Amino acid sequence: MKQSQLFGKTIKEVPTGVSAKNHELLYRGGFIRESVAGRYYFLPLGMRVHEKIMKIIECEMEKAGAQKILTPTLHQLDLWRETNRTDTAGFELMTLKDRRGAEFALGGTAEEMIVDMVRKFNISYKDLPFNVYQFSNKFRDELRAKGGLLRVREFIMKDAYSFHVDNKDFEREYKLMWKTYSTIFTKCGLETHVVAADNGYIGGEYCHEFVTESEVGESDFFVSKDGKYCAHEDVAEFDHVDINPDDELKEMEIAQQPEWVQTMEDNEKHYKLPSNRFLKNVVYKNTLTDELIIIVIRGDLEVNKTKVESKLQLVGQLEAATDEDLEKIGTKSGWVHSWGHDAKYVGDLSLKGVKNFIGGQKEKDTDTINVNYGRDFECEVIDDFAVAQDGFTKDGQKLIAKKGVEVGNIFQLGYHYSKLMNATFRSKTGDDEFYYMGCYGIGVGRTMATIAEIHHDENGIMWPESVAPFHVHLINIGEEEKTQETYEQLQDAGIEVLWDDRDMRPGQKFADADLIGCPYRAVVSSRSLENGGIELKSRTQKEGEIISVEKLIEQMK
RNA sequence: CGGAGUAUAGUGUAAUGGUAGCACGAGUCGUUUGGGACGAUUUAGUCAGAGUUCAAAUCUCUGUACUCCGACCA
Repeated sequence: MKQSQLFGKTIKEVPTGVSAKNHELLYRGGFIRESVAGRYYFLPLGMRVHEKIMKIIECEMEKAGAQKILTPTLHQLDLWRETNRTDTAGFELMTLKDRRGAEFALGGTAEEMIVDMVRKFNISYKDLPFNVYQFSNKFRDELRAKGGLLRVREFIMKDAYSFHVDNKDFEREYKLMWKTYSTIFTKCGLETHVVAADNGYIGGEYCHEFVTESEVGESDFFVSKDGKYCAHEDVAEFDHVDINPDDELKEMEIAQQPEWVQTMEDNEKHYKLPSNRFLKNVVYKNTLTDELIIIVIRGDLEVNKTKVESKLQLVGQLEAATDEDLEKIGTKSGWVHSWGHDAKYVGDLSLKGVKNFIGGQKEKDTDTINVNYGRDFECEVIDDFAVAQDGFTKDGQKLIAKKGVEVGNIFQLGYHYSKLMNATFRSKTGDDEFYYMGCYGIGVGRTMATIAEIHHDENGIMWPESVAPFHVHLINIGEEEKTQETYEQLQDAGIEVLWDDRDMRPGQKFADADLIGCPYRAVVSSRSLENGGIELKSRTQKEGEIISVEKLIEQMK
C-alpha cells in the first residue's frame, strides 16, 4: 500500500475531550474517527488491525472445533420475552418496529437467537456437542460511552454458544474455551488475568472474565497474594474476622445521643470507636415489585449490590431507594432502623463478627447501643453481601485490588436458556432433555484498544507483529526509483508493506511511522544506499542496521 | 437517569455587546530533504432555532450534540 493513496491521515494535536491514551493514538494515527458518542468509523488502518484480531480469534476457534455462523441483526422481540430479558436487560436493549409493526431488538447478545436456531432442528444426543460462533455487530444502549473504543454502543463481537448433553461435557468445553481464549489474547500481545465474575443478566451460575490490567479499565478485581484466587469485585469473597471476640456481651440499652451525630464520622468521633463497631443500613428497591430491601452491614463495609441481586435472585431489578421510598416506611436517609420497618431485612455475615454494636434504632436524640445480632434482632437472610477491600484476606492470603479491561468472557449458562425456551434434544433413553449450555464472547474493538493502551511509547503505538496493520513501513528519503523497486520486491514476496511515498520531510515521515506503529521501519536514502542497502529498525528499538534488499526480504518473511 | 460543564475552519485556540483573528492542516508555486523545514499565495468557521439590542460568537430561552463525575453496565 502506498501511503499517498491511504485513506485517513495522521494528526498532530490531541482533540479536546480525548483522555484515554489508546483513543488518542488510534485517533491521531488515523485508525478511527468518531461518528457520535460510542459509535466509530474504522478507517483502513484500523480495519486492518481489527481484521487481524478477528483472524486470530477465528483461527483459534476453528482449531477448538467451533463453527462459524451468522444470525440476523434484528432479533424478534418475542424471543427476548421468552427469557424475560426485555425486563432485565431492557435498559440497554434497543428495540424498533418494522412497517408491519413487528417488534425487534437490535441484537446485543444472541443466546435467544441461537437457541431458537437450534430448536428448529430435531437434535439427538448423537449430534452433541457443538459450538457455533459468529462475528457480528452488537448494539448496547450504554448509558455512558467512554474511553474511545473501550466502551461503545455498537461494536463487533465474537460470540460463541455451545450445547451439551450434560454438565460434564460442558466442563470439558469450558476448559477448552478457557485455554483457547488464553491463546488468543497471548497471540494478540495481551497478558490476561482470568477473573471469576458475576453472570449478570446473561444468566447462569458462574463465569470468568479475561482482564488485561490497565488503569483505564473498568473491571475492578482482586488477586490473592499467592495468585491462586482471582475474582471480580462483584463476587470476591474474603475471610470474615471477629472484631472484638474478647468483649463481654452487654445488655442492649437506649442511649442519649447529641443531635449533631449523623454520619459515620460523627459516630466515630462521638463514641471514640472505629466504624466497624457500628451498624449500617442500606436500602434498595425492587423496581418490579416496589418492595424495599434493607441490608444491614458492619459500618466499615460497603454493600455489594451484585451479590445482593445474585443471591436474592433479583438480577437487574434493584436500585437505590429514593427519599420518597424511605418516607413511605416512615424514615429518612441516615435514620433507617436495623429492624422493625415494613421491608425485607437482609444481613451481611459481618453482623456475626461484632459484639455490642452501636446503632440500629436511631431516633432524634437517642440510639440503641450494645446491640447483638441473633439476640436483639435478626434478618430474613444472612449471607455475604459485602464488597471486598484491598488488604482483606481470602484463605489467609492478602487480597490485592487491581483494575483492568475485560477483553473477553466465558459463561456457564447451564439450563438457563434451554429451560426458559423449552429447547430439548432426544437422549439415549429416548427422553427429551434440556441442553446444557455455555457462551463465550470477545469484543474485537475493545481488544484492539487495549493492545494500543498497553503497547505504546511517547511517540505512538507499537503493534505486536500479529496484529500490526502492516509488517513493515517503508520510507524513502529521495531515491524514489530505488524504493519503488524495493517496494515491489517486498510485495512480490508477500510482505505487508506500507510505503510512505509522500513528498515530505524525513522528520514527518519518521514521526508518522512511530505513531502508526508498524513493527519494522525500512529506510531507503542516499546514505543507506552508500552503506550497502536499506536501514531496518524495529519499532521497539532505537537504532537500526543497514542490510541488503535480499536480506530485508528474508528477515521480513 | 441525576449532577456539572462545553460547543468558533479538518485540528488546536483567541476575540470584556461593536471589523471573527492566529497556529497547525489542506491547495498552488518555488527552495529544501535523516526526526514534525522555509518563503509567497489560496482555502475554510461562530451547533440549530427563537428572543433582547442600533448592533450578538458574546446576553436570554428552547432544542441538539459532546465531555466529565455519579448511577448503570460488561
